[in-house]
Amino acid sequence: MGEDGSAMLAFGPILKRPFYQRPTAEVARALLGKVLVHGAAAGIIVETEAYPGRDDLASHSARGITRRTRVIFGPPGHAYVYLIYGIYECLNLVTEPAGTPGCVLIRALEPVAGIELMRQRRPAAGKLEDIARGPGRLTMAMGITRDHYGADVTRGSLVVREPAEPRALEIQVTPRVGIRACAERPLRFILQGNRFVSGPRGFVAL
DNA sequence: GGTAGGATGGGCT
DNA sequence: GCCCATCCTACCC
Repeated sequence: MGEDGSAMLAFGPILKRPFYQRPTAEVARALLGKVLVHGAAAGIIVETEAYPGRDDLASHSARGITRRTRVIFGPPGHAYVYLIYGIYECLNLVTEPAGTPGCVLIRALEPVAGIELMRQRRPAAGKLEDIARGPGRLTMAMGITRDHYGADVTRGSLVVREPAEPRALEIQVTPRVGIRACAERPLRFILQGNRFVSGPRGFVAL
């Protein structure tokens, strides 16, 4: 972290729009190891899920454009944040060219900066691993809300960056967590053996 | 270590 | 009116 407390100095460049303008599963895999940054808080993405939008009944966009889902049909590199179970919010990043639906759910982070701030936002968390392990937990820890609906994540306070130093990534693929439709599709991506991943870690479909 | 049940509100039929 | 891409607490091994 920089002397001014800014986490950004320690990380690489911001991911640009073409990164997101690709097939959704490909983006979900590529996001592993990147760094989600919001203000002084930052975490390495260790778990994602692809929601391709077409031919996937589990995707919110499967039933067309509504007030909630319109951003998923828009240009890539924007945030889709929605309320779940009336209490929690989940962060997705929009993929594919404008007009084609698709987004990636960010499911878990390994905190790397602003950890004290994250702890304040997550009083229920005990161990470091619990701060941002889970889609609802990570939005709380990072201070991400529905106010970020539609936010451009290629510029501004909420962005995704290259890591400070690239490392070799062992990636596992599994079914997505907690859905009924299309339950078998291997669209969840995790960093193998990472302690900050939520849910099942043993399933290997690669 | 594990799981059952409640919280809580927007979206859509 | 029903369904959630969830989390926390209490309680039980």
